[in-house]
Amino acid sequence: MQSVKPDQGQSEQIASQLRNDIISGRMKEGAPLREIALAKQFKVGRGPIREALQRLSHEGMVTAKPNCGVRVAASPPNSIQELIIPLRRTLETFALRSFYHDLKPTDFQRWDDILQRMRRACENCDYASTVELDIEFHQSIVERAEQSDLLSIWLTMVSRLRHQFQQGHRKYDDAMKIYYEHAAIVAIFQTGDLEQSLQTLEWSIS
Amino acid sequence: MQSVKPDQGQSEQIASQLRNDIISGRMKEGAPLREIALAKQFKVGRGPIREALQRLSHEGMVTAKPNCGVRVAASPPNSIQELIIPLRRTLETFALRSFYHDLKPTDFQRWDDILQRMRRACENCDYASTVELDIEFHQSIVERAEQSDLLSIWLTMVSRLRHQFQQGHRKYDDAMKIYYEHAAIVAIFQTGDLEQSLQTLEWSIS
DNA sequence: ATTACCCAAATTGTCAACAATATAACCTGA
DNA sequence: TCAGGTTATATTGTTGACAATTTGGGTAAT
Repeated sequence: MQSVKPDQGQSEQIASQLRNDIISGRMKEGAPLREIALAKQFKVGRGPIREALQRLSHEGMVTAKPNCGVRVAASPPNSIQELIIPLRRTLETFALRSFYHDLKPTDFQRWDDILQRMRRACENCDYASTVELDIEFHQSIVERAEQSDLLSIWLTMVSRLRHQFQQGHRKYDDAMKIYYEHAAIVAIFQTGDLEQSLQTLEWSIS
Repeated sequence: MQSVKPDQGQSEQIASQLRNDIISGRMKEGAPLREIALAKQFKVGRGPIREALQRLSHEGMVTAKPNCGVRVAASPPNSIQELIIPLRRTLETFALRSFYHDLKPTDFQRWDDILQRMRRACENCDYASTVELDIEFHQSIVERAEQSDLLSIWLTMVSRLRHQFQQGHRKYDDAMKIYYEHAAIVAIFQTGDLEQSLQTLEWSIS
């Protein structure tokens, strides 16, 4: 039957879509997310909606007040960036160190794939895709460590940067700059020089 | 009616109890948490149970496999400590810096209260309470910054240390040591010397 | 004896109805 | 006109029943 979907992650799909709506700015700060409205919109019951909302709440995308519903969370102050940058540097270098001795061709295949898509996005000045690929690249490093705890902590930190993503970060002034930067990172990885790789990765996080 | 409870956080209470059961070691690694059994145990429907379980899953206390249920998560490798210690140092010093210029008598009242209880726990060699108060002290610093994002990130990191709490950490060899250490921290705070306070706090995180 | 297949029991995923609660409009009285 | 209380509505919190999926045992064929 066509209606039989895999459906393992129905709530995750819903959460993902709402995440995009919030990150893209389509939903403004303080906008309410009503369970019934979302249930009708996604053609599901309220159960999966509540799960997705709880997930987003834990990620800090929305704030939930008991018996009152959830709203798009106010953006954290820009000063949070000064905290998250060193945290990310510590975590991502820790992750890279943990599997650097076991780099395989498939790893570089994945990175090359990301780089290819990133190049196209940069060439087309597709800002949204560029941001997403920037995140995907760094996330791929954390995931490669194959320690779910690392990914959980990383996601908790990065999801607080949504405001920096929304309004074009100064980092993305020059369209191609971010592509070259990441291409350089992968090139350093290929040399097998651990210390140099750690430094380059660390420097790229800003 | 006595049955009318405030009930704001029914799922949170359930999650809290399950958390304790896991941290205390009453539930061993890999033990399944069945929704129906828990629902009967807590005398509630499966809805609140699912919410509590999802929360614990996000905290890393349990692992959830789709259509298969949740089990007590395997403890992360001890090496995770080498990551979390520098992360905590960065975050907690960031928090302290943010409100140091605005320290009030009520802040020291709260810390004195914690220290008093910690002293009793140490004197009685009450290991469990000592650990809890150690956490409460550091959490109070993060909370005092009044930025919910900081607390979320901090909780995500600290909840991964459950195994280090379970098996007595070497840090707690000498019963009174931890009390004196924290008393010293508060004493430094009272001098008003920011740099010295940051260093002392940072050094205490190990 | 072993492998493959199938079936049944247990468990999770989902939904619609009901109860409890907060928000907001309205009405009353000074 | 405005303060205080009250009701009405909308929304969340909870429950029990139903659908879909996984798991493990059992059976038959080789």
